[in-house]
Amino acid sequence: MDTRERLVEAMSTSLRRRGYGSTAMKDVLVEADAPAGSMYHHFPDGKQQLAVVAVSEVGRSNTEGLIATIEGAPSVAEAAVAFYGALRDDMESSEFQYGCPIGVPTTEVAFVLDGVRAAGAEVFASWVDAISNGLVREGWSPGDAERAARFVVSAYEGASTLARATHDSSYIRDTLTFVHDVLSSD
Amino acid sequence: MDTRERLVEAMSTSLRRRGYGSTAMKDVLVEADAPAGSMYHHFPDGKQQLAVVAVSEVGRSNTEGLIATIEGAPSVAEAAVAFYGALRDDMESSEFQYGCPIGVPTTEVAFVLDGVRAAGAEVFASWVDAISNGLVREGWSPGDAERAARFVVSAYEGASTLARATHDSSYIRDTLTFVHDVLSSD
DNA sequence: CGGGTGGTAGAATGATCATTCTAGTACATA
DNA sequence: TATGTACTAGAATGATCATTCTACCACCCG
Repeated sequence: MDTRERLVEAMSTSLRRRGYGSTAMKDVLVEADAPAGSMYHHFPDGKQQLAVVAVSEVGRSNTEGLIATIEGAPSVAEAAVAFYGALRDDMESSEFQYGCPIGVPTTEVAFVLDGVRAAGAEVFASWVDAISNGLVREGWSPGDAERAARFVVSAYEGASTLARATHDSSYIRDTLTFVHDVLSSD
Repeated sequence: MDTRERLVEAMSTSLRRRGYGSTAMKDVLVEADAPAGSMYHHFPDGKQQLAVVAVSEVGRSNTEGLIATIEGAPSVAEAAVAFYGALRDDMESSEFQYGCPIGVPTTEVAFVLDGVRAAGAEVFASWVDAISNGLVREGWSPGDAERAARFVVSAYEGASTLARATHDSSYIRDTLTFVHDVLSSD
């Protein structure tokens, strides 16, 4: 893994844990085992740019994973069981340390760093598309599919937020129940 | 409004917009029109303590509002229409500047400032209780009511997150549709 | 060989920020 | 009036932080 990749990964995991404001570049550099000079060589606009890239790149890879999950599952409803389940496992095994690598930084700085907000918005839109496309393939109308997909992504982010805040993964389990019902209903 | 109140309010609105890390005490003090000395008189532990108090107090007042909405509505489903609608109005009229005064800071510093996380968790639990109690009054079993309430609060926070990130309030509208269906189903 | 490019290194810098300190004011109660 | 308490005032402080700067290395192309 080269320096650039290590920087992006270190920034992303720090964003999931500490958010943007509490992420110290010093720590990111130590974690990535890179000197400041390298960082500003790859990302001339510094911390902000690295954060935007971290949200975009990790987001893109999550989107690809989501698409694969949907295509590999018998139905979108079953895919939802899989990705909500993965969220729950992540939360529990990390003792609620890690939030969503997109949702945490995006929520925090939405008003302050528009680049980060826009990067997050694009990732969320890709997730909605992936789910919506899956539903259309199951025979849903495009409009219904998109509305349901927006709901599924909203509920996912909220369940992640609540579980991490309360240290209680039943928010994820209970939310999944209703999401699954909606996705099985048509 | 006395100095203490002004400090709490200024901190809360800054948390909704900029999160904890990007909130500068200097700005809070200017906004509250209070000198630093007053702030450390009322809140000896400084910024952290003020943030915890802001989350708790604003949360308590929101919980009271939620209870009143539920008691004043013909059903919990109709109450949901009201408080999701209020969220949407808030988002649109502020041009997506303001996030949830509980959700934004709690998500951001959940891992870093446990006091803020715990304060947020308590508020979320009160919201779940309020909704759950409403459903029990409509004849739901306590278990079903609590599970549904956890879902409703998760979906609410997620819809708020997505709408603010994307500058698109249809996440709130579409999420409400499904929440309303669930609450009307029994 | 020579020189240019892409990247590494980490100490120095300067700005920003929460907090502290010293000095007060207002207003009680005795 | 005296004395203590609650609070206001804001300049000074010291730590922290992102960023910059100068030097250096490795490698390729002429």
